[in-house]
Amino acid sequence: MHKQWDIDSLTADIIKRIKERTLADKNGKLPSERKLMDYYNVSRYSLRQALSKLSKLGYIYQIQGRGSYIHEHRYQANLMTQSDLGFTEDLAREGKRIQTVGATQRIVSLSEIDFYPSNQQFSDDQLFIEVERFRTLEDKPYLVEHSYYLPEIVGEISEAAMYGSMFDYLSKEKGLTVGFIDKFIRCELLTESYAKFFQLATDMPSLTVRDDSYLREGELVAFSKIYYDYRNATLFMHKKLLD
Amino acid sequence: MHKQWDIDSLTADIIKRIKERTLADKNGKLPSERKLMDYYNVSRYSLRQALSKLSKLGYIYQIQGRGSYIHEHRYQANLMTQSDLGFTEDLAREGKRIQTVGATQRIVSLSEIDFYPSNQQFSDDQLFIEVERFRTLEDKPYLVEHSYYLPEIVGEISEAAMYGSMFDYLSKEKGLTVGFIDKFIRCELLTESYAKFFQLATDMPSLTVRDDSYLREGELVAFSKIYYDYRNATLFMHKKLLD
DNA sequence: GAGTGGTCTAGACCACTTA
DNA sequence: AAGTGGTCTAGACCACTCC
Repeated sequence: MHKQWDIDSLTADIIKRIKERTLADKNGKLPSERKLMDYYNVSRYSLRQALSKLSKLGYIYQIQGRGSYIHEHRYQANLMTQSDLGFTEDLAREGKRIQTVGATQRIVSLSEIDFYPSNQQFSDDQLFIEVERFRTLEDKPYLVEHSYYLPEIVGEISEAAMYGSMFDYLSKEKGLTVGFIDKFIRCELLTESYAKFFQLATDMPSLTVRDDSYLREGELVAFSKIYYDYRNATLFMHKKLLD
Repeated sequence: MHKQWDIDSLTADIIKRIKERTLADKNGKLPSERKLMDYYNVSRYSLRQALSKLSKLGYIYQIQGRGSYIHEHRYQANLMTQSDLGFTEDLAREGKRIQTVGATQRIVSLSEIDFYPSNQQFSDDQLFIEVERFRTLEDKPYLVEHSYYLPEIVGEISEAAMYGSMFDYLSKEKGLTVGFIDKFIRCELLTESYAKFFQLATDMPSLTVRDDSYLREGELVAFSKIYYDYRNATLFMHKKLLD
C-alpha cells in the first residue's frame, strides 16, 4: 500500500524515525535525498521542505556534496523553539500539562494600558479588554500573560475561555482566525505581583515575548506580553549560514 | 535587457520597492504572484521563496484567495531579526557603526570555563581560547561577547582579529567556514564587570544569546554567550499560523 | 467563473565532495 | 566520474475570495 504524505506528516515521520534511530546509519548519516524521495514516494520539493523544517528545529544539518546528518542537541528543560511559540503558548508541549491558575479581566481605556502594539494608532476613546492569566507548567509557575483584546473584534470573553485556550476560543466560538503574529523578545524587570507568582524578588528579570496578533485579513485583534521565569525559559533557534 | 535574478537579489529588490512605495497600490496590496513572475521573469518557486523571506522579515503578509499586502511595522531602534543574528552580530547593521572597545584573550582549562555548549563532551585536559570583547553601537555600550574557541581547530587568534570580525578572520585567514549555529536565548543577571560596561548596577539583567558555532562539516568550533543591554535589545520574529 | 495564494510533481543544471 | 545537496524552471491541481 502507498500512504500519501503531506509535508507535515512527512516531517513528523522523519522526526519519529530519527528519534527511533531507524533512519540514519551508525555515523548519523541519513539516506540521500534521492533515496528518501523514493522511499516516501514524494517529490524533491516536498522532501526538501520537510528537511528544511528538520534543519530549523535543529534535528539535522546538511552538507553540500556530502549528505545529511543528525545533529544531536542535548535535551533541555523548557526549551521553546520558534515554531513552538504559539498564540500564547497554548500549544501542546509534548504532553506537558499547562494550567491556568488565576485569571482576571476588565475593560480599560487607552490611558490605562501598560504597553502598546508596534504599529497601531488608536483613538483616544478606544477601549480594551485587559486579561491577566497566571499559568503553571507541571504545577510550577511558568508564565504570566498580560493581554489586551480589541472588544469591537472579539466581543465579550467568557469566563470559561479565560481558563482554556484563547486561540481555540476565538477560532471556535467567535469564528476568528489568527493569521500571523509579530513577536518582540526582550528582557524586563518584574513587577511585585508577577515576581511573587514566580517566587522571586521584585525587580528580578523576566524573559518577555510581546505578541501582536493579527487576523488573516491583517486586522490587529490582540496584543500581549508574556512573562517567563528567567531561570527556566530558553528560546532555541537554528541558523544556517550562506543563505 | 533582461536582468537575471537570484532569490537574494530578488528579495532585496522587492524590499527596496516596498520601501520606495513603488510596488504596492495605495491600499498596500502587491501585484499578484503571477504578475510578479512575469515582471521579474522568474518562476513561481523563486518568487515564492523571496515572498516567504519577506514574510518572515515582517514586510508582507499573504492571504489565500485575496493577495499579498504590505505589513507596516514601526521602526524600532536596535531591533534584531532572526536572520540578522549573525556569528557575533558582525553583520552590517544598516550602516550603523559597531566597534570593539576592549578585548582580551587567554588560554583556559575545562574547569575554568563559565558555561558549556549544548551537546559536547570534552576530555578533562581540553583547553580553550577564552575571548572577551566589549562592543559599542554608535559609541554607546551595546554588547559583551564571551567566547571559547577550540584551539586545535582555530589555532592562534591574532590581536588584530580581536578588534575585527571573528567570522571574517576564521574564513579568510584560517580557511574555516562556519556552517550553522545553534542559538539559545535567555535572560540572565549581569556580573559586576559587565554591568559596569553597560553603566548598570550589578545583578541587573541582560538579554543573552548563547551560540554554538559549527563548521560546515559539523564540528564545534566555538561556543559563546553574548550579553545585550536589556534596555536596548529586542529580537523580532514573525510567525505565520496554519503551517 | 475568474483570480488569488497554497501545495505538489517532474525534471534540469549547478557546486561541491569523495573516490 | 559518480554521488551529494543547492537552485531553479514549468506546469498542475487545490482552497479560498470576490464578483
